[in-house]
Formats: sequence, structure tokens, C-alpha cells
Amino acid sequence: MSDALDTVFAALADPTRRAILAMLLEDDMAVTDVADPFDMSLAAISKHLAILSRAGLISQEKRGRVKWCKLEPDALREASVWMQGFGQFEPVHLDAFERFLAQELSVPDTPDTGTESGTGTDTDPAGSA
Amino acid sequence: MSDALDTVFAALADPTRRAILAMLLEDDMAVTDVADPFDMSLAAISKHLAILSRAGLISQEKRGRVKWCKLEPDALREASVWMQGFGQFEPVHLDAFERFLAQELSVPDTPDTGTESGTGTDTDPAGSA
DNA sequence: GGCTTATTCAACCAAACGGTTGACGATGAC
DNA sequence: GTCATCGTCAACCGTTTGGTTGAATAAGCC
Repeated sequence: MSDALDTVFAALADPTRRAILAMLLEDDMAVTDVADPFDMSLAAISKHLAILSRAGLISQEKRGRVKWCKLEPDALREASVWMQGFGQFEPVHLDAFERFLAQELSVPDTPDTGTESGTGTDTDPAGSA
Repeated sequence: MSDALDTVFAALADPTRRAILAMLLEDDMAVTDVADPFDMSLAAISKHLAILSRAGLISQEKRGRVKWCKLEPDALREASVWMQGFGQFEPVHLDAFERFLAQELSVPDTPDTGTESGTGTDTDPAGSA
């Protein structure tokens, strides 16, 4: 998994892990307490937490015998920024010919939402290929 | 995969699929043209497109012999909304004791509507599990 | 009809995932 | 020291994933 987005999205793709993140949204928690509401072994939760930690979504700090888990929303924000590159533009409902026509007829600036429509190209959100 | 977020995040967890989405951001494309820049068989790209389609991130319309792929940003927006539930709050830098103090000092019932304090609990973003 | 192109299907493969169980090192309590 | 608790590690298991190849379906071209 070369890209950081790989690990973040992969971590988010599991409902157990999303539920864990939701729990940590309220409070920092010990591993055992995280595992408590789940019908699953402690080892499984420990693995889920390791995946979340590797993705940077949480951090874990061992204080005494207890390991505390804390939400780290920065990694999530990074992924959110990537996604908003797709969300913040006028959806393309045109096929190739209609797009060609629109380009020919309309003014290039057309500020429908203030931003240029459909030019997310320069940001290249995917990065790797 | 019960939750829709599962399929969306799982689809986004692959760099090839993210690159495909970035390509479709510029233009609707045929399957063969999507596959062209990748060092991968056409069947593999077809599978990736099926995954993206199943997640609702793209739609595919067969016109004649060619199947056109179109970006569908709505599914992405849904996931983005979920993520922003974690991003849009003051990050929790407090340990248990500090949190205890904050809870003791602040009003217990603070309805936290629209403001900080990170209670995404009412929305229950994780859904299952 | 027959060739070519576009796309998927089916079978297969290695690797990763998500879970279990049991053993184990650390740490705190008595 | 002894015991219980916290959490991870290691081995295992079944399923899923991401890729391959080759055959098959579908549509346009000549």
C-alpha cells in the first residue's frame, strides 16, 4: 500500500472500525473498553486498532497497564480533502458531443458556483496510478 | 457488505480505482480507453469498473458496442459527509483527567447543536456494528 | 456471412482480510 | 511472591481481493 490514502480508505471500509472511530469521537478509550460492546474477541479488536493506528486515524499511548486510544482526525481530513475534489463541481451529465457544444457556445468563465466547472485536473487527486 | 459506506470506502481504497475516478473527472470514457494507461489486462479494469459501479461511484451506459463510464459524485458526497463528522470539530487533546474536569465544569446537558464538542453520536455515523 | 473490436465471463492463483484460539510478556493489586 | 488483568503474538481457518489467461458474447464493418 504505497499511498497513504490506501490505508485510510481501507481502514474506513470496515463497519467495526468505523464504529470504533465513532466511539473514540466521544472519548479516549482503553483497548478493553473499545472491545466491550463488540461481539468479537479482544484480539480481533486489537487488530482493528492496529489497522486504524497504521492508517494514522488513531494514536495509542500506553499509560501503565492500559493502552489508550485517541482519535486523530488529521488523517481523515486528508482523505476528505481528496474526496471533495470530486464533490465540489457541477456533475457532468453531458456526453462527449454535448460537452463539445457547451464548450463552443458558453463563456469560458460561467461562474455557476463561483468555481470553475469540472477543472479538477490540476489538482490530480489520485496521485499514483 | 451491508452498509453503503463499506462498498464506497472499499472502492476508494485501491489506487487504480482512484486513478480511474480522476480520469472520469475530466471526461466520460469507454472501458477500453479507461484501461489504456494502465499496465493491466482489460478484464482487470472491467472488474475495477464493476466495483466502482456497484459502489455507485460511476454509472455505465452501453451505447452501441461501447460502454461509457460516467462519474457519479453523489455516492462520494455521502461518504464525504460521514467523514466531515470527524473533521469538523475541535480535536480532542485532552486525557481522561482533563476531560473529567471539563465535564465537571461545563453544563451537563449542553445540547451541542451546531457547535463543537464532537458529539456525532446522534447521527451515529457508523450505522452497523 | 465473416472479420474485427469491445467487453465480460469463467476458471484459476497468490496474497490479504477478518476472525478464532491459546500462549505469552507486562503491569498492577494483594 | 502470587495472582489477576491488559494487550499482543503466533498459528490457523475460511473468505475476499486483485490479478492472470482464454473462451464467449455482442455489436459494428466490409
